[in-house]
Amino acid sequence: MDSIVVIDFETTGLSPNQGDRATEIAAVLIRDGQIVDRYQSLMNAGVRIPSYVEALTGISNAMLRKAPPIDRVMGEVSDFVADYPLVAHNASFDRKFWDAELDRIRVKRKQDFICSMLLARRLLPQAPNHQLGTLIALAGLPVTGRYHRALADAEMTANLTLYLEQELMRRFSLPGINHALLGKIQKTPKAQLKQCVERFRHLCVE
DNA sequence: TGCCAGGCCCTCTTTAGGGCCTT
Repeated sequence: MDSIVVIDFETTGLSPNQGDRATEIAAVLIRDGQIVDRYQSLMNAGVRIPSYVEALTGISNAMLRKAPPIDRVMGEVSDFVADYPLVAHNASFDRKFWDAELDRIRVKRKQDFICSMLLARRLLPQAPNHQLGTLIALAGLPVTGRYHRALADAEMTANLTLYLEQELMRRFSLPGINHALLGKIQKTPKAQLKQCVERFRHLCVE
């Protein structure tokens, strides 16, 4: 099983195109089916967090005033992530901010994103919804901290991803999981999941 | 002036609309 990094951003809003900025990031390195390293930091981009987002995340403007500058944090987390494949829950959101913040420090993304929400929609269609908290409860996984804080969400997304990998291995009798297989599955219509796994079974090794 | 995300996915679809999910 190869290494992957799960990331989670907290931000001032939903869209970097509308001026929203990152306020916190966490990155969790998974190797051989276990979390082996973590990075987490608040970051100060010199912008205000709207009060409703402060209430949502528990990250206040006072906390950001004491946080390190965003350029330094993004440089550090970019080094931590290196060229490992990235995972996030609803990855289209984190990818937008990852690309926008790296662009500001003139760093280019080196890898693709895998989305745990798209995988869960395919592998856990019976879930009442596919919010992170619902899936953690459904899978019986531990709540590792406050939801909407970066490290807790990244750790829970990491545990969910490992759970989904186990589910995939069990359901299709796979000897192991390769991130390239996850990348194929997240884009495959539910009805064609079996054919997709069989087509790319050769990617999986013990 | 008023508005302001966007990618994915389902369906009463594909010349579209609307819900989900992330902060």
